[in-house]
Amino acid sequence: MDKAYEPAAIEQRLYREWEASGRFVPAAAGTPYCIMIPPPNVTGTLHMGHAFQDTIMDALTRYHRMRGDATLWQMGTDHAGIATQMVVERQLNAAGETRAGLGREAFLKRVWEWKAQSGGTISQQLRRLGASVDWQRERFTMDEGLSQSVTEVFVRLHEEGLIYRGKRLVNWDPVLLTALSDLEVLATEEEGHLWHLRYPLEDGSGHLVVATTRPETLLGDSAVAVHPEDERYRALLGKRVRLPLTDRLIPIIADDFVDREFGSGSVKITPAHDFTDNEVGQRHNLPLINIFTPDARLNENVPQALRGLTREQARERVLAELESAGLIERIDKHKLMVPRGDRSGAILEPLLTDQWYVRIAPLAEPAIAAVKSGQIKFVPENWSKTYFEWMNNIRDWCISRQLWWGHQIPAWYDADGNVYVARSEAEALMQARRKTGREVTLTRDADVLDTWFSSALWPFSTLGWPDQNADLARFYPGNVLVTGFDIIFFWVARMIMFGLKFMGDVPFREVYVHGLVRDGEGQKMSKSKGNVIDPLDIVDGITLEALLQKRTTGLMQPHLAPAIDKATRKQFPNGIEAHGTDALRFTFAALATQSRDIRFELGRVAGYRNFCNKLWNAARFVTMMTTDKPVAPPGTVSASVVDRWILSRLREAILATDEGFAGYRFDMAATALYEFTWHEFCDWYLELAKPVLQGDDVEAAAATRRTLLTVLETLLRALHPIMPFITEEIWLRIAPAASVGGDTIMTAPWPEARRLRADADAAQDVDWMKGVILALRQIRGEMDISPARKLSPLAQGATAGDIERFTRYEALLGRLAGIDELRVLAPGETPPASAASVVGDMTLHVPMQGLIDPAVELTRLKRKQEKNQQEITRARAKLENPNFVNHAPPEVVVTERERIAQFEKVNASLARQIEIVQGLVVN
RNA sequence: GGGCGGUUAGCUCAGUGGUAGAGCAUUGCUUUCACACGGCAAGGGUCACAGGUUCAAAUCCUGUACCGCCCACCA
Repeated sequence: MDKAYEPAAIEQRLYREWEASGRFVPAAAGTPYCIMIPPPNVTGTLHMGHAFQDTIMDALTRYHRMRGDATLWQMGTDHAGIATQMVVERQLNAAGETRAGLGREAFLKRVWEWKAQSGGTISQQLRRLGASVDWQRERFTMDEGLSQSVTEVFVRLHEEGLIYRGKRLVNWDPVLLTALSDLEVLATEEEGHLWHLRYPLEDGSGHLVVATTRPETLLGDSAVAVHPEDERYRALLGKRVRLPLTDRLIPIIADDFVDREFGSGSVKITPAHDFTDNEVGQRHNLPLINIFTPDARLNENVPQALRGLTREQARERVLAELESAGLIERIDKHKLMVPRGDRSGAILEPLLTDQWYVRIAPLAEPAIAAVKSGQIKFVPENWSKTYFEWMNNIRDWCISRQLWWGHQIPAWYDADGNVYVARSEAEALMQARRKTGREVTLTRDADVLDTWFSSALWPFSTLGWPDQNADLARFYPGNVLVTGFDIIFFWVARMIMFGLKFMGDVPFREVYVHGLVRDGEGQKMSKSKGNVIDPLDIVDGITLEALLQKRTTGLMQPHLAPAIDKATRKQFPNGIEAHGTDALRFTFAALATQSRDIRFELGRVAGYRNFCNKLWNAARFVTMMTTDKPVAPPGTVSASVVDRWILSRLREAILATDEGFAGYRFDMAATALYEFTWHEFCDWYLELAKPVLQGDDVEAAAATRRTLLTVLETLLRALHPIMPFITEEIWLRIAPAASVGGDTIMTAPWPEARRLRADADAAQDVDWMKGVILALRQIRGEMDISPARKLSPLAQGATAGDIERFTRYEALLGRLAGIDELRVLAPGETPPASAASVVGDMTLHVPMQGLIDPAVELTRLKRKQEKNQQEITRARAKLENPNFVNHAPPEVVVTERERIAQFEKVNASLARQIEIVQGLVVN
């Protein structure tokens, strides 16, 4: 074995072997365990969020696979309608072409080409992470089977009246020229103005002042509203105002939605361009005057001179005209929420259009019940509140998009505008024939469905639905959905609704909601912030030059490049070192707390890379110690206390790991394994094993070799779900020596804690040993005694038990504490001038003999005494409080009494020593 | 406006009634035959603040401050 762990040398080789030998395919037998991957964008690349999420899903999958479950981690990719279309369109534009110029068919061909070209990236990246997905079942939301599912769902929902077409106000993106759902609207707080405008009264008796943030929409006003009980305006009710810039007279109406305190207390009503106003308009039967074209320019419904102006130009012109007519009363600065498209960033315009909607309330009801009843459990549980909050106020879902890339809506129109929703054009024609009694020509609806529509079907469409097949029966419902809280509404809620509707059962039993990966400063990682880290660059390493190149090219805002360049140079002056996949994965596991924000710091990965190296070297040591040497046969019951202790500790580590996996506390599983590996197995067990391995007792050495192999082999299996590569590499080397069969650790059984024995007695002995060793090490460390220098300590006040243990563990203590010879003082015998430390009932003395500076020892003792005294004071106060003694559980009181007794013993010893050493210092 | 989080060592975070923890960073010693990506030792915290409940509060309750996220029709 190499001296240092070299991940690059093994990872890809092992993965290829796993994949080639079909290790990711679900076992024929076993309890089904299924996780559906949140499908990444087919043309996308792996980012930190994916890497984090996929690590967790893979760890769960590997854990269950080792436990004998028939695991299916279903892989697939998403067509990501708007995102993908935008990318291809940008490429076209860069090449001087346009989507419109190309036409629908040719454009779609380009998108498919782009998919073919870049579609493999994310899959290759997933492989680098060690993801044990079943590649043979990989699906794509727009492949034939899934498209069929989409059509089937659409048709069935339409038949039930749960999908309808309607002309309503929608969130319209004037740049992308498509409708969006409410969820795709980002409300951003922006600085704006509140203009107080004068609307002249029809009778010439003055004017009414309205306050607005969007003066340009005045052109579409069809009323002015005031609160019915507002005394200021009561006399005006029923009168009309003359709308400036137009010749229209519009009524002054009363509606109690108006806030009297805000602005002027009087609101202009624009039913065609504002959601609230639209509702008011419906209540009062106001006409809708649409003043915008799809790209948000003024249309033919405004005065000739203004037509064709953009919203911005329109605002300027309207304000200028009002100003010159003396109709602006006041302009206030005002913060307002501006709705922007989550993809384009464009300010959205509420626009009256024909769209398809899902009538969602009937679907939401059982979905709410499923979570309430515990059929689906959110982890952490608190997220169910967020879910309920949204589900209880859910609104119909606009599912049509005016895009080309996506599932085209299965609806056809005849010349008279009749609509036929069908599984195919042939079926639509039949419907048309039946309805009209003649042959008609049909035109298919040009729109496509919201990407999330197909995503909602993911848990069953991937398994072949609407075919009722064995896979569907076996793997639906899945066990857990692993996802970020940002898509609870977009995706989780919709899968639950559609799963219940079409499968009659929930799509998964648990939803594990993890936090979002951010950079070290807690900032969201984004290209424009220049703080993106490619997970594979952490795995493989990257030079500063290449990193700068990645971060500063292809920016939407190229002017940010210099700042990004500078920040990157500062943060990574030498680029990023290679850490290997396992270190990255372990980091993600350790970061998987219940927190919403996961701050990612490279230092953490470096720490876990060191951990890999530690494990590697421990294995190297075990190999060297066991190769070509006698090893006790497997199943030998080791007589060694130390052996029984480490096996007992291993048991506890595995229990903690099991608990971590069961409760989605991967941080705790990772910590338990780290702690055991480094601080129990390496720091103590290997050190305690050395004297035995090198000692004269051949049988004891053989038994210890067996334990070394057993613990390491078991530990590797316990670590495997989180760190698949290094564990496999080591396991393949040592499994035969450990008398374990199998060609891969992947399908080796998960270690069962119940097969390991808890041994409290062994733990007591080892704790005693540690106490003695630590006490002497402390003196050595603080007194700056060279590690090479052996000590000859004296034990004062040793009990019979202590003496017996000194004899039994002489060799171990000698090696680990650097003891030359230890002597037990007779009762009453006075030790020479020494540094001292209390262990249990006895005090260990290290004679000064010119080694120890009394002044330094005095300082050390006094510091100890002070700390000890604090504890005594606190414990005494407790015990002197009768309420504590009377009310606290008896065992707590007993513990407290024992503590204080121990402290006082230590204190007495310290006081004695201080007196002695004090004398030496004075002289 | 409504809802949900967070505030613990220099940094990043666990801990959720009974002796304040980890990793990284810091300091000293150490190149000893698994590992310097190492070993040994040390320093470092009135657990945001104020009340309350309790024998006992970082932990439970109430309030305050600051930070953050989500939802929402104050134009």
